[in-house]
Amino acid sequence: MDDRESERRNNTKRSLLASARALVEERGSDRISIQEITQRAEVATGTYYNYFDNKHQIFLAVADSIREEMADDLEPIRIKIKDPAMRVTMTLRYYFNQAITNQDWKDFISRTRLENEVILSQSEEQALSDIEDGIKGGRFRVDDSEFTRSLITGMVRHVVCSIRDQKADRKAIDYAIRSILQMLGLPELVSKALTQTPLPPIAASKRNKHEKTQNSGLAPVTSISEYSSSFKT
Amino acid sequence: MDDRESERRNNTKRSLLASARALVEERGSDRISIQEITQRAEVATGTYYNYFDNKHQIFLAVADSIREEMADDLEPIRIKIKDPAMRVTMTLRYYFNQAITNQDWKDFISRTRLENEVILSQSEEQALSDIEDGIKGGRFRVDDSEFTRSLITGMVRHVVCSIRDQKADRKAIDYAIRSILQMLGLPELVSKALTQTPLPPIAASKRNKHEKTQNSGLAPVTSISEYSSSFKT
Amino acid sequence: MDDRESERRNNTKRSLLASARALVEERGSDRISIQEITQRAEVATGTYYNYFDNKHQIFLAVADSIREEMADDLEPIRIKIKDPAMRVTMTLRYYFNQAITNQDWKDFISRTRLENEVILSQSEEQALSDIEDGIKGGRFRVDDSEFTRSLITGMVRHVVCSIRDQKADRKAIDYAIRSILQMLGLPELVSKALTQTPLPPIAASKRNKHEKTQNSGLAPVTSISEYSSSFKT
Amino acid sequence: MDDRESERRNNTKRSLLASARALVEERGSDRISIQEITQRAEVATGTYYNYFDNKHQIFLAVADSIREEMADDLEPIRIKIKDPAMRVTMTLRYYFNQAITNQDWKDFISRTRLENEVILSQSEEQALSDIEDGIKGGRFRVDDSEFTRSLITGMVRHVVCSIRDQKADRKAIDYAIRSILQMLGLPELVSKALTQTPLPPIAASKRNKHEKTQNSGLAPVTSISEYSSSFKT
DNA sequence: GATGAATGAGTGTTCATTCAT
DNA sequence: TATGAATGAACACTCATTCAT
Repeated sequence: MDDRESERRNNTKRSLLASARALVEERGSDRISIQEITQRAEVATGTYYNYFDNKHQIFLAVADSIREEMADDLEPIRIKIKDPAMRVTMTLRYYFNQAITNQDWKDFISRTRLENEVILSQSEEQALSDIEDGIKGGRFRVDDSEFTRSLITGMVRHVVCSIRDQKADRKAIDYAIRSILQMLGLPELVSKALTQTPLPPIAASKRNKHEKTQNSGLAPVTSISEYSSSFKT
Repeated sequence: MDDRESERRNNTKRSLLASARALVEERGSDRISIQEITQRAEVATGTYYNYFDNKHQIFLAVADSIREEMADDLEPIRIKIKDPAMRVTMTLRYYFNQAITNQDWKDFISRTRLENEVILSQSEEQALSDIEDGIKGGRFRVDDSEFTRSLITGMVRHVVCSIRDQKADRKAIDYAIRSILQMLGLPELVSKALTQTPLPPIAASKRNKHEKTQNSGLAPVTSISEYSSSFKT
Repeated sequence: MDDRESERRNNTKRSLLASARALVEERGSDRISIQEITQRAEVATGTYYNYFDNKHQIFLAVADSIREEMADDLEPIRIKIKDPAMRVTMTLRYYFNQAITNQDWKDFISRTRLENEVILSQSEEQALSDIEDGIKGGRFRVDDSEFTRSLITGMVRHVVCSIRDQKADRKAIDYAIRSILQMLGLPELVSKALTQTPLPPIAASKRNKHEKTQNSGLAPVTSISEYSSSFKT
Repeated sequence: MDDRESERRNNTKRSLLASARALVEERGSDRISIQEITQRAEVATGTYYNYFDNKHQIFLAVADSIREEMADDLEPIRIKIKDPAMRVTMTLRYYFNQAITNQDWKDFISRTRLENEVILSQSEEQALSDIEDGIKGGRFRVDDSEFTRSLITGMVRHVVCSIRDQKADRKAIDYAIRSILQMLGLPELVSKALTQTPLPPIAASKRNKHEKTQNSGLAPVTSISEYSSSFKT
């Protein structure tokens, strides 16, 4: 009974999200009205407000759902990596590269003007548990794991914006990852070594039309010797 | 009398343009209403439609006026250059660099969502006359100068978009200029040499608040040996 | 089993009534949605319509429930009075004074805009049985007791509205009661005497926050000699 | 030209006000939509917002227009009174009595729920100039006439509310007027005398349907000896 | 050309009510 | 009876555009 209901709920919400996402793809998020979203989702106008508080929310929710798709794509890789430090490295690299190369994502946040409101990264819960795994395993040394997690978020945002605004180039990614690893308590040399480990390609699921995301974005972008000049400002 | 009239016309139009430009700077172009534009310009609502057919037009016109300001800034340099090939080189380089570094411009087309509708380049008339000067002077060999001009426009648009989307880096500018020169019939070596010629700085007039536009964007960005790798896609 | 069921029904209905009443107290009855009422009552939206036909009904029902509380407060007094005429007198006086002085009641009907739709008086059944008691006991002489009852209702409404609109003052209460008694067949002098009998205070139960309702509103308001001028219009 | 325009403006605004006023009379101000107001006024929806900022404003404006009608009714009387003290007395008495007896006014502020937002009194400008007249003529002694004016406003509001809530009776009017006069520097005996002066009736113009407002509300309500007991709280 | 009042379609949002489960 | 998702008409408010003067 409850299951039926909640399945219905999920279906409706998914319809709305899909509708909004498709419309954003076709036009910008301005010029999209809620009536259009609901029409395309084949529900009544009022139904929208059973799921979202206002017009803004659905775009944030779509961004979240794209993030979740990426998380699903990444999951098989993450599972295979037992070393927390390596897992953190690969996860960071994956999201960094998605943020910079995934055309669907870039189009979406540009068309919705969400550039400064939303960053692409793993969920806060997952990030925290990654850090705590590392602490438990003795690889990380960190006083306040939640605060460290939020610091990392800030760094990610900063680096993504810098690259987007062409104030830094893609070398900044590996540099940032290395910095984060050191912040987590890894020795410098280990950090460096980790950021150079290449990784097997990640297959994006079929949902994405744009084939971009070359070699899964997990191979190191650049050699270590180039790090020094990666930031222009 | 007629002059008075047409001057008044110009004043009103200039007011409207300035008003629109300022408002775009303060907010995005969405959320700007025509009533606000006219109010700030201290004319009546209806007056707007004596100068522009609809809301869209004024933003295009503002873009044009920014372009004209740049043309004015560039003009003293262009006048001093007698060689048509050199003039073309410098003009292209100037606009390319403005498109990529001038913050006012970038903000404006981003806020107005005109990124794909408008490109920054010299006026079509001037471009055409530059080409024809070159032909007359025997430096260019071109069959259909108008069509060539439009080809160049397409290349410029393509390069600017590529760099903006980070599909190419700034080296692409010199590479594109060299290609255009060769297309105009210059020998390869000459083309290469021209693109390496540095140029005196261009003072942007006081209108721009953002001081960016380092050394007027006319110095060659990179050495020729790097050209081969400038395009990533 | 059936009892269980009907008790549950009662609980749900009571929750809804309490919720509506509290919300009216906090805001006006406009701006209160059924979803808010049900939310606060911790039942589902649809449940509302198992108990009330539409939005209006619940406010009428709340008014009724307040009336019932008053009836409960009055009951111990009524029970002690054996003489039907005296019981009628006291009952009328009680409701009149509640209508005019009970702040909870006044606030409620004002906030719900029920001023002209609802009057505060005893239940029709009780009123009728009071009249018939009087007839059986030989104190009242009335042809059609039901019609008389409805006449009294009309008078009560009229007097309460008159006082509320300041077209009459509170002396009108005793005057009206006297008139009703005479209408029921009591001699003039007896009617006068009855309206002058004071009565013990009535304790309002704890539900009411406003302590107003001075001396239970049953003491005669004014001396008989003042009656003549009590109506201004 | 300008005259034509501004006459058109006035006509439209008057239509809207009349429409709103009529609708309030027919129903409460809730349940009146702007579409209804504009429909009845035979203008387009958007036109409303050329005259009022939001839905609330028009009801305030209607209240103002009723006030102005009263001012017009009173004006012929005011003009005949040369003594500033007497003019203040009569003006205060007029508005007090209108606030309490004018059925149109009372209905309007009750239906629009403006009871606590709006008070019926002369315009602030007129009040101020009345005070200053009195000062120039040597009848009033007041340090800060604007502040005094605002004090009087506060007193008027207080008295009107007190009477409306039946916390004071109509004797409070004369008592308040007398207090105000003393506050303006008149000797006690003069103040008393002024409040006892009766006045000729004021004809309300035909606009009002309700004939209430007996004898213009300017006759003193009560004898001075009753003042002491006029306030109940 | 300049004016600004008028227009009316369109927007985001609310909410009483229905109904399948 | 209880549920809560779905509904869609209604609302206040915006604004690009028109047009008589």
